[in-house]
Amino acid sequence: MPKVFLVKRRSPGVSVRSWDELPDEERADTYIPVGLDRLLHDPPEDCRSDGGSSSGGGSNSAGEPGGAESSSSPRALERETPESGDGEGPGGHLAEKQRPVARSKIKFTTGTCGDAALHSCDLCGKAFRLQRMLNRHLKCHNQVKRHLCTFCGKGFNDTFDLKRHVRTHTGIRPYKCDVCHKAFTQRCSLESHLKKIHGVQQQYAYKQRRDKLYVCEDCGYTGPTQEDLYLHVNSAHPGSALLKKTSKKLAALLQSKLTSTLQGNANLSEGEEEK
DNA sequence: CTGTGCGGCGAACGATAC
DNA sequence: GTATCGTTCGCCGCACAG
Repeated sequence: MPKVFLVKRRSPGVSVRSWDELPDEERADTYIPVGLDRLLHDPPEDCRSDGGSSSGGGSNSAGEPGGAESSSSPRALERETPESGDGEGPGGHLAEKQRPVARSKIKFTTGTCGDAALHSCDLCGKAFRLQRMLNRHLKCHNQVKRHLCTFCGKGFNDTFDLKRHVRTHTGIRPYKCDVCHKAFTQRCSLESHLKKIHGVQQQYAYKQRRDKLYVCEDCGYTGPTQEDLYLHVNSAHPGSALLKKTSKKLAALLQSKLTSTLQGNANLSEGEEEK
């Protein structure tokens, strides 16, 4: 399709993403917008995530007229809570106003609500096999989002959701199309692109895990292994939070590997010099 | 055992082409 | 107006760390 890779130009908040002008091939790897620095220290008042739209994350869609779906779903219930706006929801205070109609993210799940489900949610009736699943689900009903985006203030219940969201600000697009080099922030976007544009159907079973891609959220570097990423961060971003988060066990393992590798290289170069 | 990180799925929505 | 594609995000299952 001639629709040469759309470059989103949408909400005002997003327009600050100066990298929009770049072709995807160029922004594929790492793309730290020029204004990022400024954003970090002085986020524009009206800045909001694009989807930002969606208001404070899960809580959106409050009064959505919602289709038939929402009314019949347990989710509908959970969505009825008045959204953000009240300032509680971090996302709320920023996001709301711009998009009049909140999006509804109603999701129907099949698996857990079966005979094996022992723990049910008092608010929406949804059932889970494990207590911790229910515990986490309960956060969806919570108006207060624990994880806030430092760029736009939008809140998320899940750290990974926030991390994923932040990529929309940093421009990091780890998933690249081998055919046309267009890059995407999420794997499913890439897979969708491959299927629709290039007719490449991924050979994966439903819900089958793909190879994990290790992404440096500081610069967009991607590596095939955790060790690879650790080595990268260790050398390129010594102060990165990732290093602190890496488990001590793993860090020690990787560190010893690193030193032995360096040692090996040193010995190698020494040997070469002696020649 | 619980909390959390991550991947995956699916839906809403925006932008563009026709 | 409709179709298509890309973007974003809510939320669940799995796996691992503590």
